[in-house]
Formats: sequence, structure tokens, C-alpha cells
Amino acid sequence: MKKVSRQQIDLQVDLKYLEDTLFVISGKWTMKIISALSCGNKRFREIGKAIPDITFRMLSKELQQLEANKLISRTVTTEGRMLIHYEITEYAKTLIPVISEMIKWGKDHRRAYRSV
Amino acid sequence: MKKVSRQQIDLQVDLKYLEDTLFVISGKWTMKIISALSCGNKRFREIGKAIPDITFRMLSKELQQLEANKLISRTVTTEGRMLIHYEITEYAKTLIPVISEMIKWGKDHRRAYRSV
DNA sequence: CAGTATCCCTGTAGATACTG
DNA sequence: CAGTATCTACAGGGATACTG
Repeated sequence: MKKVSRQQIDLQVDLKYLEDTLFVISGKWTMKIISALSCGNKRFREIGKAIPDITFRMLSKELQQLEANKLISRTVTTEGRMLIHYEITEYAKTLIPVISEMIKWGKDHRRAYRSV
Repeated sequence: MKKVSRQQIDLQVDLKYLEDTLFVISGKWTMKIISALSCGNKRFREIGKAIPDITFRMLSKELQQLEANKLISRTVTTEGRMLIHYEITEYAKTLIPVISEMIKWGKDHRRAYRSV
């Protein structure tokens, strides 16, 4: 029986999981929003200002999407005027290893281009 | 001086690298093609048949893109009729850790949804 | 076999205006 | 403040036909 490398098996069998992950993190603004949130911005317009070129429309939609995916939480505090703040969830923090690997690869990728 | 967690710093500073990586691997067919290649399919139509619903047009375009990104190599062997075969590069294999992390997360993500 | 060219449709995101 | 609604522009991708 031929021994197949683990790499090939992973790629083939688990493609579905890979797609799920890509779906969650590959949006144009997704990671920027998570980044902004993790840097302390919590309010809608605060986040909007922290991310260049994003429109309210997109921010609104992305936040909904992120909330649906349980990556952020939305809290309403009505004390006179409307007060809403967003936070990344503990669950979102499980993405850190994934993101770290991607960043690591991104650095090497860029370096590879320079050296070639 | 306030100690900031490493997680936050990574997210903020290295967003550009993250985007690079996302750009390379987030195409609709990218990972499927790499998967097909890593499973032994090498010829154009072979790959096409191995990936459900992909059109020649898309396969052609994606292969070009992947070649530009040095993730696959294209070899022409003219021995009478046209013979071309594609292979994933050693460079592409450096993506394995990234992909593994993503698959791992994808599994947990799905499980999280089921349990909630 | 190994693609490319063309046409067209649909979805995504921008601009702008408006609401509670 | 915290968004949503509408309209539009543009690009990605599918269908189909064709080429070396």
C-alpha cells in the first residue's frame, strides 16, 4: 500500500472546512473591523473612522455578518441617547492562530517576491 | 507603560501581510485546484474533471493567476501532440501550515454552530 | 488536447439620502 | 448617535463558440 503524505490527505478531505474558514475571514473589511475592535474602538462611528474608505453601509452589513458568525457581540445601552458598543468575542480570539499563520506566510511571500 | 497583548499588536501592524495571504488563497477555485494538483491530477482537462462545476474559462484564468503567484508550475512537452502538465511548487507547500490552521478552525467553527 | 474570445448576467460595493 | 434604503456602476464568473 502506497503511503500518501499527510499534506495531500488534509487538502483533499478537509476542503469543506477550509472553505468555511475562508468564508468567515475573507471579506474585504472583515479583518480590518476585527483589528479596529481589538485596538479599542467600540462604537459604530468610531470603527468607521478607524477604517479608511469604509462606508456606513458596508460597516453596517459587515457588522451584521460578523455578529451572525459570532465573531463580535453587539450591546445596546439605552441611557437617554442610544449607546451601542461592539466587542470581539472570545470565540473570535480562537482565530488568532489562523491569522498568525497567515501573517507569517504573508511576510515570507513578500520576501520571496523581492528576492526573485 | 501599559502592556498590550501580542494579539492586538499582530492584528494591527501586520494587516498588510494578512491581506496578501488572503489575496493569494481566497479565490473561489484556488484551493480546489491546489488540492486537485496535490492529489495527482496534472493535465488541464484532468484538473477540470476533478473539480465539480469549474469551467474551462475559470480554470484557465485561475491557473494563470496561480502561476503568477508561483504556486504552480506549467511545463510544456511537445512530443507530437501538445502535452502540458501542472504541478504545485515547493513554494506552494509552504502554505500547508496556513491551510492546516484554517482547516482546524473550520472544524471547530462548524462544531460551535451545531452546539448552539 | 489545451486552451482563448465573446457575450451576458448577477452579485457586491459605492454614493447619497433618509430614519429612529 | 446608529444605522437603513435606494439607486447605480462595475467586476467576477457562467455559457457558448471558437483556435492552435
